[in-house]
Formats: sequence, structure tokens, C-alpha cells
Amino acid sequence: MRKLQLDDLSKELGYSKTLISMVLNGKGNQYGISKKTQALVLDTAARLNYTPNKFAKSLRTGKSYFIGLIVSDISNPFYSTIAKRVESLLFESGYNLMVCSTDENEEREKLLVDMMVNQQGVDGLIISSVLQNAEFYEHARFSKTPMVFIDRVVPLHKANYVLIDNYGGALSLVNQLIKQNCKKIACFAITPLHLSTIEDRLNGYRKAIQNAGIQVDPALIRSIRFMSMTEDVEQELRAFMETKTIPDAIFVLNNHLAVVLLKLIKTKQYSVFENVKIACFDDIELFNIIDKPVTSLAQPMDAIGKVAVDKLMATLAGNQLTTSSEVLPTQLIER
Amino acid sequence: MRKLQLDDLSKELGYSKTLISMVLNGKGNQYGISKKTQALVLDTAARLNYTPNKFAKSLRTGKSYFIGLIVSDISNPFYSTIAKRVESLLFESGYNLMVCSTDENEEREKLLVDMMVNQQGVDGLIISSVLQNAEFYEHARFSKTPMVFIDRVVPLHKANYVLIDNYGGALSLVNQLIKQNCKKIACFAITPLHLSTIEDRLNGYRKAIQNAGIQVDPALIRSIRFMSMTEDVEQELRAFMETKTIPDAIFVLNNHLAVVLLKLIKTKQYSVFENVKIACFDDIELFNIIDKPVTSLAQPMDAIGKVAVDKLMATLAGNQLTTSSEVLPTQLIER
DNA sequence: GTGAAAGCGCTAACAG
DNA sequence: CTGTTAGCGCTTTCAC
Repeated sequence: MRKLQLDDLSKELGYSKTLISMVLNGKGNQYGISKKTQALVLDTAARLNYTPNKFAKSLRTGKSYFIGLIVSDISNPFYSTIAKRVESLLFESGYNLMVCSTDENEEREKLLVDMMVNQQGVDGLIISSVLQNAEFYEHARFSKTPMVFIDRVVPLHKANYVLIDNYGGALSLVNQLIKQNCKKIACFAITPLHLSTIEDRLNGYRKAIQNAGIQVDPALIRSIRFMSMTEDVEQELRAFMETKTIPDAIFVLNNHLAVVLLKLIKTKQYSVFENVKIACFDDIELFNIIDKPVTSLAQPMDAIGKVAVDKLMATLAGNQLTTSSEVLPTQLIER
Repeated sequence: MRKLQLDDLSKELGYSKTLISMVLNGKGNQYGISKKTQALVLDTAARLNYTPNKFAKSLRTGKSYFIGLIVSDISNPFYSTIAKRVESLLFESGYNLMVCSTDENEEREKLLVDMMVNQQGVDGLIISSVLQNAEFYEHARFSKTPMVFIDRVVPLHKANYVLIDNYGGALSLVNQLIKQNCKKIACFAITPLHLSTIEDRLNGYRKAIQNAGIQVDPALIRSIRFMSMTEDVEQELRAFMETKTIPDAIFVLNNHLAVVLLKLIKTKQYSVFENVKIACFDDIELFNIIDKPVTSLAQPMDAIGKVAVDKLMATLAGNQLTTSSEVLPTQLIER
């Protein structure tokens, strides 16, 4: 059973492929095709279950109706929640979603973007970028593909952004710890450290500490590698134990890291950290379930997805590709 | 800057498009092109950064190099972990991943499959299906697209499956509760109830209860709707409270449901369930962190992804499309 | 060893 | 209002 094509419809109806194509693409009125003819064409196409060949269509129009989503780790609930929302919104607009993870690897991000733009021909891209500078994205060969950057700012890169206030968020999280009388507040950052989110959160942390009249102690700021989180957190905890400087609170820079930390603290080996207060960027269900009160900052994943898709669709609909930044509100959840 | 195409290479090198295309597609030897010529073509293509136009290629060959992944909810860690693995494996083989969620909606699944196969022209499909019967998938128009079904069996459908032993898993989980002296073991199932996973788990539950010489009490088996989990769990808990028949254990049929249940039990409103033992299908990090010991059954997400991709790739490589079932081992985690 | 030419199925000038 | 026609960029048969 060969797939039905325009030619078959043409013979069936006695109209030319052109006319049928125009009607099917909603340009019937524009070309002044009579309502009656249009209805007939539409009905027949539906009845015979015609679907255009996407390859041919794409070859001709240069549009793929695919949107790429590039994040560090699609299994991170932060990103998978965004992905779910994005997919569902795109579907409504007739677009499909292609997802890839970079594992925080810069080369892989470049590879993926290049692949999506130059090989797959995606019509647009939503990216949480790990790159340290704008050079790559400023290359001419990407200038035609609309991109929306979410979550993270690529330094110096003028682009469409959908962000949250990482600095302010960190500030309120750490303030919360200070309000609970913590004096020695450690900070577990996550590499790569150059990420705008991480930088801003670190700055928020420092500012909050300073505001409280406490000296920022670099020894309290530890960085954990994305690819070896458990090992690194263990090492840092051990280091604290060895120097006998157990902090009274830890400010954790993302959900994944918090999970690893909480898991370790549960073991008797690290039980000395049991009473350490924790504040964490991102809110996850876990925090509603454990007894330990973890103050967190909920990011609006659904809204991030929505705004990103809206921006992309607006651009694809022909509106000028602007370079604005949307900063969405977060919610501090005190526990 | 127009994108480089075969014609440009042809002019640059003085060879025909045919020759270049053959070499670039690895058919140089087959057509007896001299090594030297091949090397020259390959080098030049790499140097000029040539990438073929995928639309044209697809139109010509009928292959999209896209694989579709359809699951109920891509934000569920079970599926997003599989997705991550699948994406990374496919990428190595030159394929890309398209992800969609059905929200357990049968019509949406049909729509998505149809879209992927008949409009997007994916080369293969990995599906965790919500359908109640095989009719849809037996339709001729799908017969050419290789599919691998994961996680759930579509009743009566002969196909490639990658599964785990849901019956056995439920059996050992409930046995674990019985070993802990539980007598009144409730079961929270999740709709749609017709899913093979749910059915098998329920049967395992019943069998374990019977093996222990306990009468299966239908009143203890409650079903929670996927789309209104919190409300339904609350309602069931309240129902138990009203009839004053607080179970001494609850067997929970998936991770998401466990999260909702644990969260509610934490609130004072439902504190009477505080000491209820819990065993849960799926293992999540949460269980390593909370104080309440939750026995769980870890599913091999990475292996599921790997086997599914292997099967698909084997089929695409020309091997006969067999209809075998792989049942992967799970791990009981006693807590 | 190599090239000419046909055509995958669609869209959009352009012509009437 | 409607149809003819020329490609989009690639692969592949066939011919030399």
C-alpha cells in the first residue's frame, strides 16, 4: 500500500496538484479558490487520510517543523519538567521536539547545536547553554535559526533569554539561613563554575553573608563536579571533618546536589552533619517528605517552558527576532 | 552564506556529484573508486565543512534518522532516565530522538504514533503503550516501521518487547511486607488499570497475600487516577479513616504515587498512617533519604534503554524484525 | 573508475 | 479561479 500523495488526490478530484496544495496549506482564500472547491478538497483529503510527505515538504520549504531542546541532563526533573511542557505546547502548534543532553560538556553542546541547525535543520532551538562565551553562537551560520536561551546566560551574548533571578534567589535563601541564626554557612557549588546561574547564586550567597556582617570565608565555598557528584561531596564532607570546621548550614546550588548531600548525611559516616541546616536552589517533592526542613526556591518550570515556546513561535511567525530577557518570578519556600 | 552542497564540492574537485555522493556514503570501495580519490573527496568535504542536506537525503532515501520515543510522562524519572540513555545511544549511531508524552491518554498515543510514522517518517519507535488492545498497532500502515515496546505489554500484540517481571517483582515486594508481619496490606494501584504492568503487579500482590494464607480483601485494593493523584490518594486515605480500617502496610504501584502518598502521610491530617509500612515498585533516591524505610524494586532503566536501542538498530541494520521479549532483572531493595 | 540524468513529492512563481 | 512548470539537493540506475 503506497502512501497517498498529492498526485493521487489530483487525479481523484480532477484538480491540479497546485490547487490542492494551496487549499491544504490554508492559502485557498488568498488565491481565491471558491469555498466549494476548498471544502471538496479538504473533505477528500481527510476522507482518504492524506498526509503530505514531510521530507518533500521540508526540502521545498526549508522548514522542518522541529524544535531542538538542549539541556545538560534531561533526566534532571528541572529540565524534564520544562521538556514536557515544551513538547506539549509545540505539539499544539504543529511542531515537534527533539531533545539532547550535553552532560555539561562544551564540545558536545557545540556538536549538538551544529547537528541540529546544519544537519537536522531545526526551525528553532531552546538551549540551556554550558558555553563560557558567545563566540560560538555569534557565528554567522547560526544567525538564521531562532534561538531562545533558558536558565543560563551565555556571557556577552545578546539573545533571547528566559531566566530567573539567581542572585536575588540566592540572597533570600541565604538570608533565611541567617535568620535561623547560622553563622558558618558553607556553599556547595556545582561545576562548571562559569555558568551564569552558578555565578549569580554565588554572588547572592556572598552578598547575603556580608549583609549579615559575616566575613566571607573562601574555605567554606566548595565546588562539586557535575560528573562525579557523590565522590566530590563525600570528599568535601570529609575535608570539613578533618579540619574540624563543621559548618552550621550549607547552601546548595541545585536539586541534584541536594539529593546527593542529603543521602550522604543520612549515613552514620557523616552523621556529624545531621543538624546542619540546608537551603537549596530548586524545589523538589523530596523536601516535602523528609523531616529535615530544607528551605528551597521553587523555579517556575512550566512558565519557563511556556515563555520560551511563545518567544520562539512569535519569531517563527515572522515577528522580528528581538533580543529581550524575561526574568520570571521564583518562590521562596521556607521550611 | 549559502550552505555548501554537493554541486559545490563537485566543482571544487572536478568530480561528479555521483562520485562524491558515493564516497561520502561509504560506498567508494563498492563502486571501485580509487583510494586516492576517496581520500581526496573525504578530506575536501571535511575541510569545507560539508554536511548533506537532510531533507533532500530523506526525500530520496525515505529515511529520517529519527527515532520516536513515546511514554506516558517524560517528566517521570523512570522515563526520563530511559530517555537520556536512549538519546545518547542513538546519537552514537547517527540517529536522533523525538520525545512525546501521552499522559496515559489512548487517543493521544494513537495520534502521536500516527504523526511520527506517517508525517515525520521516523525510522523506528520505542513505546511504552497505554493501549488496551493490539488492533491499532496491527494496522497495515504501521507494519513497515520497526517498533520496540518497553515497560508495558499491549495485550495480544506480538511484538518486540523489553520488559521486567512485574508479577515476580510485586510478589517479592509484598513478601517483604509479610515478612515484616503485616497482615492488612492495602494496594494503591494507578489507572488505567488495564496496563499490563499494573495487572501483573496486582496479580503478584494477590498471590503473595494468598501464599501467606491471608484472604484477599478487595476493599484494600484502591485505584488512583493518573491525572488526579493527590486528590484520589487523599480520598482513599480518608475512606480508610472513616471505616476505621487502617491497613498496616501499603503496596504502592509506582514511584510517582509513592511520592504523593508519602507527602500526604507527613501531614498531621493523615498522621494515623504514619506507621504504615510501605513497599513500592520503582526505586528512587528519595527512599535513601527519608527515615521511613520503604522497600522498593529498582528497575534497570539504563538497560531497558540499551536493549531497546539495540533491538531497533539490529532491525534497521537489516536483520529480520523478530518478535522476541527480553525480560530484564530487577533488584529488590529491602529497607 | 567515473558521469549523466532521472526523480523522490512537494510548493510557488508565473501564466492564463 | 485554475494549471503548467521549474526546481529544492540528494541518491542511484545505467551507460560508458
